[in-house]
Amino acid sequence: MINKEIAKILYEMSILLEMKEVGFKPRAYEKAADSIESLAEDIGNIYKHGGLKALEDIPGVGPSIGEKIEEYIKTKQVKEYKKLKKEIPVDIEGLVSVEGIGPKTILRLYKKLGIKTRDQLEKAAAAGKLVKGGFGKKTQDNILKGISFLKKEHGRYLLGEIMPIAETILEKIRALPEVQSAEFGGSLRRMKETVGDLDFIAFSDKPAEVVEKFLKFSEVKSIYSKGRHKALVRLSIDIDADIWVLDPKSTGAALIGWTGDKQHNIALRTLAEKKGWMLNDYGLWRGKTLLASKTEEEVYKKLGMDWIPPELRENKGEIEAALEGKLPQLIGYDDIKGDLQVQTDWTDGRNSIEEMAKAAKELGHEYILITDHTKSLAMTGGSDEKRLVEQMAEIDKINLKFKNQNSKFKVLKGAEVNIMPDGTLDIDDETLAKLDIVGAAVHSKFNMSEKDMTARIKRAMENPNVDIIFHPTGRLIQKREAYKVDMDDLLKTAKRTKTVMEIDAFPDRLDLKDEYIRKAVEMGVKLSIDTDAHVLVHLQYLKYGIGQARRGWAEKKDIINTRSWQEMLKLLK
DNA sequence: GCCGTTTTCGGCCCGACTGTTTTCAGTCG
Repeated sequence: MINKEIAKILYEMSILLEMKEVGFKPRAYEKAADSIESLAEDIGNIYKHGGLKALEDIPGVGPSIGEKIEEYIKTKQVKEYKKLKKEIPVDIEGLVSVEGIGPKTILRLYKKLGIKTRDQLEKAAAAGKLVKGGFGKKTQDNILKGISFLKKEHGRYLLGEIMPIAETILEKIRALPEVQSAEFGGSLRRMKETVGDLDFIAFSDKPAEVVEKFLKFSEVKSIYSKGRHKALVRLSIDIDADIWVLDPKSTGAALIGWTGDKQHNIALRTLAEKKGWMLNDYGLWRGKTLLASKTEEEVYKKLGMDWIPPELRENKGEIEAALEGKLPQLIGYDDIKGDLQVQTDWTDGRNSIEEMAKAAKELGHEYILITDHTKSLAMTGGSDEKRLVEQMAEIDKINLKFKNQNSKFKVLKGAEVNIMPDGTLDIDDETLAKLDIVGAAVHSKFNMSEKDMTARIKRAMENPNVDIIFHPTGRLIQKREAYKVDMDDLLKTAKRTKTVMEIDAFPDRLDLKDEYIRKAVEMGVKLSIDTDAHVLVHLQYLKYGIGQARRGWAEKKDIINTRSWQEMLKLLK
């Protein structure tokens, strides 16, 4: 994947151009960088298959940036970037990551003090050289503070890791007597797989008091800035959080402004402007006349479109769809009826089958599928054929217990069968045929070529016993890259063989990821959403998988486990 | 440099907060 490398170059070019006060180009480069960074497909592949023309189909990429991408693919460099960099040879990424430092400050630091790197900046600031160089004392202190925070910085956090803390804080805000309502904003509300900071938005007639009380929360470690309506703080778990408090009358407009990503908001505001109106965080306006502001629905409707679910607000076609009334009916957070990937103490899970089943029932599920590992995954004590048969008998007993208690809860028999490097499975077909549902997954030899890995998984899909491919790309967010596969080819094969692709809801997997989910949905491939639970509490991860499914435009009908188990089984091979 | 529900040329989102060049530019989201 060279997407990141290219995005970085384009992003740095946008900053270099901004330093030179070039008009409008910086935004164009930034937009292209953003767009490329969020592509699921390798941009090298896009170029290989469709050439320059395909590159120009990427939003924000036109002839000029297209050529630069082509140049990078062919020569591993971009001449114009090199030229700009020669003029201002500074470590942009390192400097711009310091809170409060932008293009203009970088330029001043370089011209006045010759500072090129974050290290040099830290040394200069610590020695008081910034003040001597014409900067203010406070600026110098803030830079030092910013750098010391960066050293402890974790970067982005996993959605599932941060959500419980965010929910606690949101509840505390909602409980304040001055607060009428409060919501998440930003990537948190969009359920993005990782979040960089936490955004809270509250509505109150007494904003300054709410801000003051928020600043006193035990979770707040230090304060970067505070005003009458806004504050930016560092939490004790070393993540930044924003709060914004305003008049309840602006609820809809403010939530829209604080939920959509930058590109979604720009698109909406541009659309308003085309109608001769103006959209800001307080409302939709014609001159000084307020047209809409109270609810999100009202504002979107006035703009001529349907309400857009938060998860879609990233300007990836949702605005066009909303204008045409063609948004998908997204799967809801309560639509899943059973969990299809659950490990137990028969292998590497912590709890028994019965404990897992009871916990799932408590959560309102109608069924679970038990999917312990199989024998070639030795470190988990994976089951062989004999042990699988024993486990099936155990499940029969548990189901009988439920029946005797007048419960309709059902434990289904399954396994997470290992796909060997050649694409065969480590359990014989005769045993697999006895299971209700078979999940298959890759757990070894991740570094095969794209061609071999694709062939390996396709061969597993061709097996008439294999119903679901678990965590289809094997990635661990921020830990391990996905193994290389031709996703188009896999999805085509899944469609033809009626194999289901899993959306694994475990916080560091979320695999398939959102872009691939959208592709699968477009191709009519069926999906399942499972937690991959190894302990009782993991069963609650389902919502993160549903969030990704929604980000991938999936509807209830696309997800097999939104059905009763009887209906679901009919859909399978 | 990109883009099109007024446009293939002429536009390009909007506002809060901070520090300080002290009347506003820079940064952030």
